[in-house]
Amino acid sequence: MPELPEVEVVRSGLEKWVAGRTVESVEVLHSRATRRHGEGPADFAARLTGQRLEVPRRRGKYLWLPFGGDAALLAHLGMSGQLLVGDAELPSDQPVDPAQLKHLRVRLRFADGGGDLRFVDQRTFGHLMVDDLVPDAFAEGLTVPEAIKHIAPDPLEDAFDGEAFFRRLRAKHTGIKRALLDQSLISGVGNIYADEALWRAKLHWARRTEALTRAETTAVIDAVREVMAEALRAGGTSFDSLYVNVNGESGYFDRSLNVYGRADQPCNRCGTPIRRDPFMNRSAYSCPVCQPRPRHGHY
DNA sequence: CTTCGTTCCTGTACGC
DNA sequence: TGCGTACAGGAACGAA
Repeated sequence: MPELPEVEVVRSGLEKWVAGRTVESVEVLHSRATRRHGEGPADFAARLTGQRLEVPRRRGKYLWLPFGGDAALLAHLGMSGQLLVGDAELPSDQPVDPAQLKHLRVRLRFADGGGDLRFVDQRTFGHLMVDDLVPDAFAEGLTVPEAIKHIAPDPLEDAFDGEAFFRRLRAKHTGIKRALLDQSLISGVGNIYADEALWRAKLHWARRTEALTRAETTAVIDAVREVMAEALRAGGTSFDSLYVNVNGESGYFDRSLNVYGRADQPCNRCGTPIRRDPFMNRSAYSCPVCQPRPRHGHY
């Protein structure tokens, strides 16, 4: 599941293999992949064809390749999306690997005849769209695709404002994990990094946002940055010229996770079995001792 | 207005 | 063996 570090690995791969190249043709093989492009797959293809893609940018889990001065190809990988670059030695007119073919959703070919760009997505939660760039409400001088203007800066951006985050957090009436997953408050954090960061900061996922102290908030943000930086280092090493990213499950998931997916296994700090709670139709993992559950009426 | 539950989708893992 | 069900999960959407 791509969260910020995985998306950044993809972004840097696109910078290396796709930036500066001109789109010759676009095939949309599954219309759901462009469902967020309001004018339909044909318009998506038409707007992209002939355009020279520029250096890709990223905010949170979104990435986009600007073109033509005021537009961009915007991508979200969802749960299972991959952007893969074909082998330059394999002509683009050859069929792709049959194992990929099943979930190939969109294919871009380039005027230089080199490796094509494939959007492969098993569970189809990801999407591509062409969108106009608008001034960023969070940082002067930046532009962002219109469709994601509500997405807050991620904690690795200069534009991330810790003081504003604290103010907005305190104004909310919800649990800290819900807030971390709210991309309009802080972006790039998904279920895995939320649990990992809360474990590092020794905070329970249900702690009320309106009662968090400045120190606790700082600790969470620092923890998010740490765990993301570590993941980025791990993800950055497993890179292959055939692919923009290697398959999302290798490398990254072997990384040391302290709580995520470790139900009933000993906490790496205190040895207490990690607990799994149902949370928003999925799971929240925590250490019952390091992250004491807030008592009703308190915190 | 804010908050929260539901929904989209497919493949894997498991219990009976 | 085979069937049914739970689970994985980002974020748009609608209900309360």
